[in-house]
Amino acid sequence: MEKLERILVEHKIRVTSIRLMVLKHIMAQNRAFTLADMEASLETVERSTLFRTLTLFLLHGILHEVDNGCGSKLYCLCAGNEQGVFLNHVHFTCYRCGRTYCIKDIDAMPALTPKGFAVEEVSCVMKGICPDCQ
Amino acid sequence: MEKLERILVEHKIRVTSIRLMVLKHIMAQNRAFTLADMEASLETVERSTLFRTLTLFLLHGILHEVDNGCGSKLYCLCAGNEQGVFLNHVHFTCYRCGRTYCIKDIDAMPALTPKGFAVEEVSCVMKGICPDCQ
DNA sequence: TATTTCGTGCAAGCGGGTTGCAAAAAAACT
DNA sequence: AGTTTTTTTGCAACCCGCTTGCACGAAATA
Repeated sequence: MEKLERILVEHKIRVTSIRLMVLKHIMAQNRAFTLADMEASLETVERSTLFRTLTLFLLHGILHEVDNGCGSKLYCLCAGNEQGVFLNHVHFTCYRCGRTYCIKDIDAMPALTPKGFAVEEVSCVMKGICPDCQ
Repeated sequence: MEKLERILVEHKIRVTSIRLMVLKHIMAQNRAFTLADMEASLETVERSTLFRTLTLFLLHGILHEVDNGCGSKLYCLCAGNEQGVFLNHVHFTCYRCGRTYCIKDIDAMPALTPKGFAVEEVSCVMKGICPDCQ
């Protein structure tokens, strides 16, 4: 069995040619992408199908969601198979190229947490200039 | 001159009755709100007028914007007149009541910053249960 | 093979934000 | 005051991104 197929099967997702195409494309780039990005890359596949595929991948922990406030949802590959480990990692969006990176080795939790608030989740997006654009 | 009027004038915004209503409403609650919230509270005022008013307030530093990933833009009163001071403060969204708070005394910058990335801005939204809902 | 379940494409809808335009209101200028 | 100019407001319409209903075809199961 191919590597891609194995990933789907391990996540209890049925294998279809479209799902393989989508997964292959996701794995070929290591950054966050939008539904529109995916649509542009896989022109032959219907938007709604891509949407449902990405939603499925989200649900099964292959992808996670990022919101950098730019109006479009971003999807990002979960590293390894260790689901949940990177729940609170930082993302970085570059002003110049617009790419969004997962900064996996940095925890999003600020040094202090607010008194009286029970924090369960942290979403932290930095913006600035990425190494490629400097 | 009334307090509210003074605030507008200080920010070089012309005083109108709608703007006073909006500002009064904003100041009456100390949490972030959406355009839809405002629309519901000030039923007599047109959505687009509210939108333009909020945009104006944003532009003149009376409000700042928060994105907590829930699909709607949030607006939040800037504390004091010290614009820019709270650029990187943390926000907190409660799972139960949905309210979003400005946590003004905590800096959003994580302990570490990613190597090679020039960070200019940080958006940090925590989610969990607020003191009122515990 | 017959039956059920699942995947896909199409079209349509929805929510939130935004804009063009014309009327009303306010300000500036005789 | 009366006239002209600028702003503000409401209405309608639009845009964009996301999401869903439905019908058909493919795949799994009996």
